[in-house]
Formats: sequence, C-alpha cells, structure tokens
Amino acid sequence: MGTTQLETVPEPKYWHLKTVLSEALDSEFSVGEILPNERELAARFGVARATLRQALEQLELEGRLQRRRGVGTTVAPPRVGVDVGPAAESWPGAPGDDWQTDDCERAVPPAAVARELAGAEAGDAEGTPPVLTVRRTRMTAGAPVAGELVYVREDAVPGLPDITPADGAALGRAVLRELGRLPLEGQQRTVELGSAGADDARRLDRLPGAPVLVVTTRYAAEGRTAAVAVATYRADTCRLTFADSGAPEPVLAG
Amino acid sequence: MGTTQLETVPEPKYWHLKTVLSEALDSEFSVGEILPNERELAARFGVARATLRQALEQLELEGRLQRRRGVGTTVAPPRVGVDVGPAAESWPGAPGDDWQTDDCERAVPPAAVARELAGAEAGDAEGTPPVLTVRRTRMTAGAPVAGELVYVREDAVPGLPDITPADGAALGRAVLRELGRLPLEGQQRTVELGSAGADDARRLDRLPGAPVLVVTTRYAAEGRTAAVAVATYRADTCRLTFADSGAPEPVLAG
DNA sequence: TAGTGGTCTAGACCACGCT
DNA sequence: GCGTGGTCTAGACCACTAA
Repeated sequence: MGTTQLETVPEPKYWHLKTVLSEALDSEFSVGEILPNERELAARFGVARATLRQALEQLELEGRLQRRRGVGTTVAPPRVGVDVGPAAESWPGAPGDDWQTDDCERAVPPAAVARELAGAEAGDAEGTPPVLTVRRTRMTAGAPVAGELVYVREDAVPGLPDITPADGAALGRAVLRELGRLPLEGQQRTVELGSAGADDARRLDRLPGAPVLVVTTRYAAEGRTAAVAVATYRADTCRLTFADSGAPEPVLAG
Repeated sequence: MGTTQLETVPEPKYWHLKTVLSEALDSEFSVGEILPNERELAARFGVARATLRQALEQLELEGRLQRRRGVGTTVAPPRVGVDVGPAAESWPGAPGDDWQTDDCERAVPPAAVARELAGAEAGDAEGTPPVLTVRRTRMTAGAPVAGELVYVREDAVPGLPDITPADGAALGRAVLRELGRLPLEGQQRTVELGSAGADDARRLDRLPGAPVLVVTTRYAAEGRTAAVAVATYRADTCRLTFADSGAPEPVLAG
C-alpha cells in the first residue's frame, strides 16, 4: 500500500482515497487479511480520521471491507449469492428452504403491510386487525444473511389448532405448514434499499442502520393476498439471484 | 416538529434523531415540502451539524428525504416501482421498454463481465477482447432512474453492417436490433448494492458514491452467454418489482 | 451575492472484543 | 487493560443554485 500524499484536486479526498484503497485491496491484500487501524491509515494518507472513515464506509457498502468494533477492518470475501428467484420457493417454509423459524405471535402489522393484506375488498376505516406474525432467519454457510417477518391472515390458516404453544417457533412452523396447504395462485416481489432496525441488526450481527436489501413478497391465494413476507438481507454480504428457466449457471464472480 | 432536547441515552443521538425526524415527516410535512436547513435543525435539536447530517443521510438512504446542494432538503415522494421482472423484457431493446439508447462503442469490459462472456469454453489466458458496449438510460416519469451498460459478444451480432455510424446511438440501436434476432434461451438476474461511479452519478443526477441497486442480467443464446447487462438504479428513488405470473396487482404503498 | 448542502479537520470520549 | 471501530463536537471552507 502506497504512502503517497493525496494532491489537492477538485475530486473529494475521500473519493480519491477510496480508489487508492480499492486498488491496494485488489493487489496487496487477500480475503480475511486485517488492515492497519483507522488512526494509522489516516496518518499514512495525511487526512483526518473522519475523511478516511468516509472512504472505508463506501468500501464496506460495496462489500469490499468488513469492519467490526473492537476487532478491526478486514478484507471481505466476495458476496454470497442467495437465491430469491420465483422457483426458489413456493410458500414460505416449504421443505428444502434454508430458513429457520424463530418465533410467532399475534401482532398488528405495519400500516403498509396491513394495507396489502386488507386488499381492495375492504376499504373500511377500522383499525388494523392483528395478524399472525412469524419470524424467520435465513442461514447461509453458518452465518445469518437475512431476517424475515411473515404476516399471515388468520383466516388463511383456519386449520390451526387453537392451542397456543408456549414455544413460538413450534407455533410458527404450524402456521407455515397450514399456509402451505392452500393452492398458491401467484407471488410478487419487490426489492428496495433500507436500513436495519434494532432487532434486525442484532440478528444479522450488524449495527443498527446497516444497509439492507428489503425483499417484500406478496402471496396470493383464494383471489387475494393471503400473506406478506418482508425479508431484510445484509446488503454488504449478499447478492440476490433471480434465476430464470433455461438460464445457464453463472460463472463464479471474482 | 418538536424542539425538545435529546436525552442522554445509550442509544446513539443520530439514531434517536432519525426516529424523531421520521415521525415528524409523517405527521407534519407533506411531499415536496422543504425542511429547515441543516444548521438550524442542528441548533434546534442541540447537536452538532455532523450528527444531524448522520440522521439525514439515513433518511435519504431510506428514500424519505431528498437533499440537493445549493437548494435544500425536501420530503421525497414514495419510491417509484420499476419493473425488472422476467416478463418485463426479453432482449434488451425490445419494443415497448422505456429505455433510450445513448451510445455504443467497442471497449474492453470489466474483468467480471469478461469472465461471464467468455464462459467455461475458453479458460485461456488471453487478454480480454473488446466487446460491443451499448449505453442506455431508463426514464420514468421524465426522470432518469437507471443507467445501463450492455456488453454484447461481437459474434452474437454477425449481421451488423460493418459501417460504423458516427452516431453512437444509432449504432447501439442497430446492435440491439441484431441481438434481438437470436432466440433467447434464458436470462438470469442478480441484484446487489453498489455505489454510483462518476459517470453514472452524472446521468442519474446524483453525487458520486450515491447508493445504487446494481442489476446484472445474463442473456443466454446459442448455448452460451451472448450478452451481459449491468444496470444501476437509483436506490433512493426506486423500488424494483419482480412480477410473477398470476400475481395480483399490488396495492399502492403509502 | 446569499444561502444551501458537501467536504474536511483535530480533537474527545464511548462501546466493544480480546487477553 | 488495551486497542479497535463508533459517536460526537465546533469549528472552517468549498461547490452549487437561485435570486
């Protein structure tokens, strides 16, 4: 890694810095290697620590670096591809998916979700009714890559035993099992950028506010939206893949 | 908007601030409305400007705010849904899509793209050969929402007139038209988080480093990857939608 | 030219992971 | 306890937009 001072250019210092660091990462570091600490890097490049941090933040956003408080900054491995394609799942909790059911409770969903579940049929002004909320975690290679909340209309799972197991996870699995009995008429997904809430951050082993890819799935059955799943994927470590029929296997990215 | 001082809590100030501002945005501001400037907001909440900015950055990342240098901070409209589903396109440039072709040139692609286009058939050590690179822009409601580079194998468009029009846009359209003659065998998409390069930023009317959703599409024809498209969508204003067969129309999000 | 957000500095202290 | 990254401050100047 060079020690050259940055010149005064119309380009922001942190941008220049990011480029220099990025190239150094490619040529002089290997995955998992630990970088010098921020104070030293800042001194080496002749900038304030805040400026250096601005560059590191960008590189972390791009999945090039991983920073952990109390530990240090390391070179991140390539992003893992996680399949979220239409063929990957039918109903949530279908056998073979790599989600684990954590918990389940009756709760009032966020307004946006309530609107989806209510559909056009009921434009009434009643307060949003509670729905069954199942919490799941997606694991890949032993590490959590996503958290998810599945909001299920109660009338979509009428066969649920009316006992309420103390074990939320067992209840969650029962809910998803019942849901899976319905014929799935279609699903529709959206992807957008968000930031991790306090609970998601804890589950994903990140700080609150960490960037996440929010994947919202609407499950249609019986002519309406029976369930809505909101999954938050770690944006720094994940690459979402949507495989299509007939598509060739992608070459491994470097 | 309240003027109450923030208490000293174990929660970071900027996080608290973000919550307070977010609620104020919901209840006391309407879309397009301009907020007080950063110096005044910081004073009002009793924090340093840098701390206030940290909160604003998060809200901008979530698509709640829009900040423009020399102008001010305004309340952002809801994100626009842009369709990138499998049914949305066949080949790039198919009639009816809302992309406009800007330019085309012969250039050496990034290493990752070159690897995709080379495929497994040629694991040789030759330098990456130049490919046809078409630049496009996607417009929605009069505003650019995405930029894209389509990398096309030259041997996938043999019918191209060997004249090279001075007009790059015309050449680009010709390339895509030729490409569209091939039977499309499949496509495969990935979505990940990135940051806008200098040129993308200019086209998207954003600053360099702005967060973008990078959509990479691999087009298969004749048993191999004939083209790779790398599109960068404005993460602050876009919600990518992947519509499936049989899916109901989503309710408009608030 | 005035006012905005964007960049940058040189400090300080805190929360966390290790040993 | 020590070293790490995370938060925060109080300034300064710059780049841009619009009147």
